Amino acid sequence: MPAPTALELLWGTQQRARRGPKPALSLDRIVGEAIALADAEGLANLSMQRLAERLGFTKMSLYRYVPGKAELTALMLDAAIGTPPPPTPGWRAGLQIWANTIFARYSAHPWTIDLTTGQRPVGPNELGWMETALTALDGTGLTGSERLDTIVLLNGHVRSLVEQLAPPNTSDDVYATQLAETMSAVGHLYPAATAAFAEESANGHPGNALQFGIDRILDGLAVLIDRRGLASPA
Amino acid sequence: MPAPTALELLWGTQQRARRGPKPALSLDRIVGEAIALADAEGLANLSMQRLAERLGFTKMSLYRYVPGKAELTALMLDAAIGTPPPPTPGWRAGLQIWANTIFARYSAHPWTIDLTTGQRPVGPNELGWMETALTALDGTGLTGSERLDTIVLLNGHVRSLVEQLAPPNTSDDVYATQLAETMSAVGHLYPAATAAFAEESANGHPGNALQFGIDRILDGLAVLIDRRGLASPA
DNA sequence: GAAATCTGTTTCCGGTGGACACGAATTAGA
DNA sequence: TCTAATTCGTGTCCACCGGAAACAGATTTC
Repeated sequence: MPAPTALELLWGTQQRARRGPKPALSLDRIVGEAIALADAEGLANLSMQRLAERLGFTKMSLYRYVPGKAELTALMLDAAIGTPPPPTPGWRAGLQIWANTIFARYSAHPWTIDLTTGQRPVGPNELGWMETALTALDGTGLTGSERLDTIVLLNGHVRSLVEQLAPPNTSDDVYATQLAETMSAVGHLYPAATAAFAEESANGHPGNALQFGIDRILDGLAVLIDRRGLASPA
Repeated sequence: MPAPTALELLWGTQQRARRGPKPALSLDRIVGEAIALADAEGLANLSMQRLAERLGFTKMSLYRYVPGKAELTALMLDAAIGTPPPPTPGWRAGLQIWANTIFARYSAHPWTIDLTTGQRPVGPNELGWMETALTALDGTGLTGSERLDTIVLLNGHVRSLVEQLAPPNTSDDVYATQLAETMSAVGHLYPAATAAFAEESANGHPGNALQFGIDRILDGLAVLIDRRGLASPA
């Protein structure tokens, strides 16, 4: 039996073997527990050993279902992001919902950000999200490249925000305190930063960076679409 | 001797000890070689062991200079991104140069992306880049929060592109081939994606996603600034 | 039944970050 | 000048990591 590749596992083109004992585990159970473990303790604390203990099996038994940890995390990613929301009329409303929904998905499993870096095999759900966003851009007159670049832009903004947000379990303001001390010590060398931080903390600004970025991106996209003059502005 | 914190190391508030043998190594040499090693073989292949071998010392000797690997990578980050470019008149031109320059810095050391994740101590160079971008937004009428959100947006776009770009040393198109095979197999389920990919590969589009995103962001920002009516459009 | 095959386990390996104790080198204070 | 304090680099040790290989028991096909 050749080891299944990540693509085969992602797209589910495998059938049960014929001889030998029936498997006591399943790929779904393994991936599900792995997601739960990563949610609870972070991707850094997800090891084959700890995952196996959680499942009540030995570490090496997992390798009967998954050729390696890389393939496991690929499956975790596609399962965690889930299926995209249904399409919405209007490119602006569609992308707005798309960005907010995928932000919620990423935020529910922050470790997904670490797994969506670089070149990698693409799973059905990840492709589904791309399909949904591209569909939202139908009728805007943008080229295929521009649509792809738009998704990269929007997705990159959402991802970078999830990445910077601290999970509220740990002490989330130890670095805020550090930054405040640093600014009070050497802030005179950074007047613009000092002013911006002061102004931000004066108003009780609770962090609408996500919506701010989405609005700027969609405003800029509207400028381009209007310039093409092929679509009605949203 | 209490171990120096990452902040103390970053901001250089340490003095030579008085007794004992003179150090044969230096923090600068260690950080410099660590950067060279990460550039050559990636952050995943940077271990204290291999770094020490490169320096001709034992692994544990490094811990006399750095309390742990986390502090080392923090120093590597601030050293690798370097100092920001001088300010440029005009918010749009300033941000344009800022984004392109920091993209070049990130690209020269792609591992920096992995280190600029989550809450962490901030070094002088990182704060300098923020200061430069905030200064570029002087006179635009934006609030402090808006300026900070703008930088997050612009920086996030640049970072996400560096993150997705494959370093050209490895086989960069093995996953492109995989994607092509996947699309030919199940592409009928993703018509918009199929069309976009086909249109992109038809035109020899060599990837101007960076400039596309910057233009959209700055266009959207111009809309906001004009709405404020306090600054002359660039 | 016998042979083939799949299961989960055991054992083992090189590599990782780091704690700790040690002898050698250096310098401050008497 | 001599001694005590302190810092240096090293050697040893540990838990943990991802994974290879061989193995015994269960199951199915012939």
